[in-house]
Amino acid sequence: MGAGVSERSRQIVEAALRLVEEGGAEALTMRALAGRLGIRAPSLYKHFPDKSAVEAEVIAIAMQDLARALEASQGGPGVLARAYRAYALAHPHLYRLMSTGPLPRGLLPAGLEDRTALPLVKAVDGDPLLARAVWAFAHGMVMLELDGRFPPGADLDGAWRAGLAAFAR
Amino acid sequence: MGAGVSERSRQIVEAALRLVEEGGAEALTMRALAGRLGIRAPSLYKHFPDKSAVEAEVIAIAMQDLARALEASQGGPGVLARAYRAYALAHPHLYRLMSTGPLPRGLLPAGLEDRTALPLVKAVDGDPLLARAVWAFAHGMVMLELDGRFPPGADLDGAWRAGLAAFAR
DNA sequence: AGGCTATGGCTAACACTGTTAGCCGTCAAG
DNA sequence: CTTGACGGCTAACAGTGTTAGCCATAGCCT
Repeated sequence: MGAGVSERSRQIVEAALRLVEEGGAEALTMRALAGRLGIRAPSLYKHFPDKSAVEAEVIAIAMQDLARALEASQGGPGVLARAYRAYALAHPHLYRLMSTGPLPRGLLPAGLEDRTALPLVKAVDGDPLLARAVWAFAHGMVMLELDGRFPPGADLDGAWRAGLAAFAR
Repeated sequence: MGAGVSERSRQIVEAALRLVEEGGAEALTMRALAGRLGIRAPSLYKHFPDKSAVEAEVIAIAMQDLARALEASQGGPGVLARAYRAYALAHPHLYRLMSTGPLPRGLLPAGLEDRTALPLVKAVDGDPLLARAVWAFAHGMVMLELDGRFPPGADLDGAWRAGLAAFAR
């Protein structure tokens, strides 16, 4: 029943992840998803209660990947920021999906959110206010870049440097 | 024809703006919009080529409002940031609509984007790199707050202060 | 072996979305 | 007076998430 851990469930989530990665959240369609597995859309509901449950699984995987990338980049906020931006640019659609709109906290593995945040908190010596400020800066830079909001040809590396310099005191 | 400036067009855009303000972007439906004006959805296409054209008009109005709010708050980056956050919290759906996804630049009044950005550039003494960094910080803070991404009970005022202190050098 | 149930497919259908085609009344202008 | 633009309308299409209900298979229990 439900969102079990059956083999089929994993296949569905993996296909969903690939759909999002290739065509963004709007490409994740129940019919397209079913098509990838050679079945029809209604059959998906034998494995997941609704589309948001599948999305939540994709988000969970993306957050784990990001957490791993950040954990592998221990060091100053500078290295961390570079890893953060690199992940977002390498997986723009996944980053957008996982960091836009309200988090389906109830459908996510416990502790995953904290785990993703931990490297940054450590990098600013445990100051939660500063950690949130740096996080907001990085998230804002990434979203504005992904959305093409900066003027064409803007020096984004420079903006990152300016911001990180400010936070480095 | 097209997206003229007829009285009817203005009524449509105003109704669309109210729909977004009350129920978010997903509440802006061609049928719901038409319903507000006592007509049927297809009739809207006599005034606008498609839905995105209506959205663009709404975005233009929102950006003008935001620009006005920022221009009225000349002073240090602190006052400006307060005004920025205040606008976003007062009109969360409009802020989201206007600052998420790619900008329909071709459908927006010329110079509007620059006008909105100008107060911030002035506040940081014309340093474009720093201006973009501060903008990213403010945008990130606002989006994370609107999306409920911060831990419940987090000291957001404190995070704003920490960030602004860092940028104040 | 015989029967039960769970599993996981299927088709048909519903309500909703944006959008198009084509019809028609009103009204101003040549 | 006729013509044409304007601005409504209904019907319809393709695509969305989702539900109801049917059916074949496979495993288990008596």
